[in-house]
Amino acid sequence: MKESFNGGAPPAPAALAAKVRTLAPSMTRSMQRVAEAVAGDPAGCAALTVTGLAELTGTSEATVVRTARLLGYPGYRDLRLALAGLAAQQQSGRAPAVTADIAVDDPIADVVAKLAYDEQQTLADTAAALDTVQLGAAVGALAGARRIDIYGVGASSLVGQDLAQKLLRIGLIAHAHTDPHLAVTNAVQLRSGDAAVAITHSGSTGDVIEPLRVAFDHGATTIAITGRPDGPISQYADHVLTTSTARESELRPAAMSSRTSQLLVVDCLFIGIAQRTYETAAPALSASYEALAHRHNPRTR
Amino acid sequence: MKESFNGGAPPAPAALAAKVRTLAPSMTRSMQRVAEAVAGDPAGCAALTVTGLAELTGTSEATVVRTARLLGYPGYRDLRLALAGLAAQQQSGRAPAVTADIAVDDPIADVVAKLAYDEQQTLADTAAALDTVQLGAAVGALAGARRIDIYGVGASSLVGQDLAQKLLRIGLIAHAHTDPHLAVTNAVQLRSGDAAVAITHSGSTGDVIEPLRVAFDHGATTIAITGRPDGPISQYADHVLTTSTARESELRPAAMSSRTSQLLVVDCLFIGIAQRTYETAAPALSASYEALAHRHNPRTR
DNA sequence: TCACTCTTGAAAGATATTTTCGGCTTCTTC
DNA sequence: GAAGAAGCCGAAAATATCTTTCAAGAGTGA
Repeated sequence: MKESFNGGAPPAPAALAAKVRTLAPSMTRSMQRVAEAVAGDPAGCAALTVTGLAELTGTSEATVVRTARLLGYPGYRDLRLALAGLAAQQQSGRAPAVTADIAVDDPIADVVAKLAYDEQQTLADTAAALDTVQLGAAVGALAGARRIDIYGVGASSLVGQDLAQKLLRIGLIAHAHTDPHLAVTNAVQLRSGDAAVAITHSGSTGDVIEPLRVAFDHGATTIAITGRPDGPISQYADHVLTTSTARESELRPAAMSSRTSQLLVVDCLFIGIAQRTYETAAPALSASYEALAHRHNPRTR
Repeated sequence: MKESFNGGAPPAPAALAAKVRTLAPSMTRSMQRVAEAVAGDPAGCAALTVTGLAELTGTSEATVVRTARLLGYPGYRDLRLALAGLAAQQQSGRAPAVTADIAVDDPIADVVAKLAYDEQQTLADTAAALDTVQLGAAVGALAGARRIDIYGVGASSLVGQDLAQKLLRIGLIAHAHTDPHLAVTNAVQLRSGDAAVAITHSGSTGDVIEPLRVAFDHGATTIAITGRPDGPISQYADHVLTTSTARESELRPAAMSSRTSQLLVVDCLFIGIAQRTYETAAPALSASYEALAHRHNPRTR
């Protein structure tokens, strides 16, 4: 990926909090302070000048501008405008009731409500932050690929398998690898005209980077689905699709929301590909549906 | 609104168009041009500098500032911020246009928006429809189980694996079966004190019903996660957790939304169990996290 | 400990906004 | 119809704000 890591052309509409979470790990301490202040109180920060925000966060103007840049804006001025917009939206949208973390003693009904809310939030963030240009490019690459290899370990492995299942159903040749050694072994076979997809939340899972690197070196078109677009995996990816990161707590590991985010991206890929290959995809879809019908008991009543 | 018409201390929130109409008669010609531009295209004007807006309206910077003052802002800068807020509000106001089905010729951005919206809807539906009593009972059964077997085929198999991964991470003995024959073979081993979970959207997948029936007959506590609580699988289930079904279309098979729904249920189960077994779950969670740390590249920044 | 890189803020430099000020138009009055 | 007055308007100066540069300091690995 040649262009800078922070994502697509459009600055960022409303998913600022999500972007802050995504980018925070790659920020320096001072920049994190600024980002935190901005995410925590958009309305308040929108009222401040660079100097004001610098003083509030105990940093310098330069750092504030740097943070604005990292978040995808040309400068502080534009960040400030976005902040004003965000504040207005929050104002009209009103408070979301269940923002608290899940606690050990929460009644089960609260758990359901909080989880559902958080996952909805994750979906909204992901959709807002997803770079449609990169997505379109990835769709194009996969739709025309002779063969598609998918890499993922741990929780991401399931997402990879989900993608593989879907692609197989519309007649594409896709395979999800879970064994890192076999993945590398197979990646050697890839060449131009093939595609490889790596799924890793951290962006730095060696077992996933390695096969993608091999695929990349052999000329295959490579796609990374990761929550850390600035992570090491991106250097071997022709197209990077960013998943969003929700705040996590002790009881709810990051895997949970990253999975939701990854699945949305995978679904988008799938639909996009199905659109492009509609002529072959549609019959394949109904064929696989028919084939399954007899596995279900006829008497469902 | 108690204060006089042009607003006292507070600048003005969103009723800008109205204010322009009210104040227009008392404006000079040039100022009217500016006010008109601002009211007509808040988003566009928010992107302009004083100079830009002056040129656009064929006036001067001074006039623009004067207009801003008349509208109740300390200067153009503040008017611009208000404009950005207004634009954002208008933007978010026209969101729910995405209820339609996904069509073959939808641009990729629409696909993303529609998918995200639909999955959010599915989550809300599932959470609302989920029977917390049944859920609580299922949590109790799993938390105290000696051994947990999970059945699912096709797309549901991935959900089952997800659940198994999670339960294993908090120290429970769980296994997700995908091979129907092996599933039945293993189900014979189950007895009172064990638990079995079957996941099937249709509620009538023979390959999943059969092992659950065997587990049920052998005295294990059985749980069914299904979108058809009236389906045949329920007769062998001690507890039935209902997933919701979203409408599907040609391009979007049912598997997509049922998976989202199933995963939410699985997550709720997991959190519930983690709460009940907190003493052992918490250390196990952090232990598995530590174990993974070294698989990631150290230099991520 | 040293050499190195990365981070950071002070201050210079560039832009944007606000103010000033004088020309111009328009209206009023004789 | 002309002179005067009032107020509108924009060019340019003055100020505030934002951006960039650069060197010192903090942290890190050898």
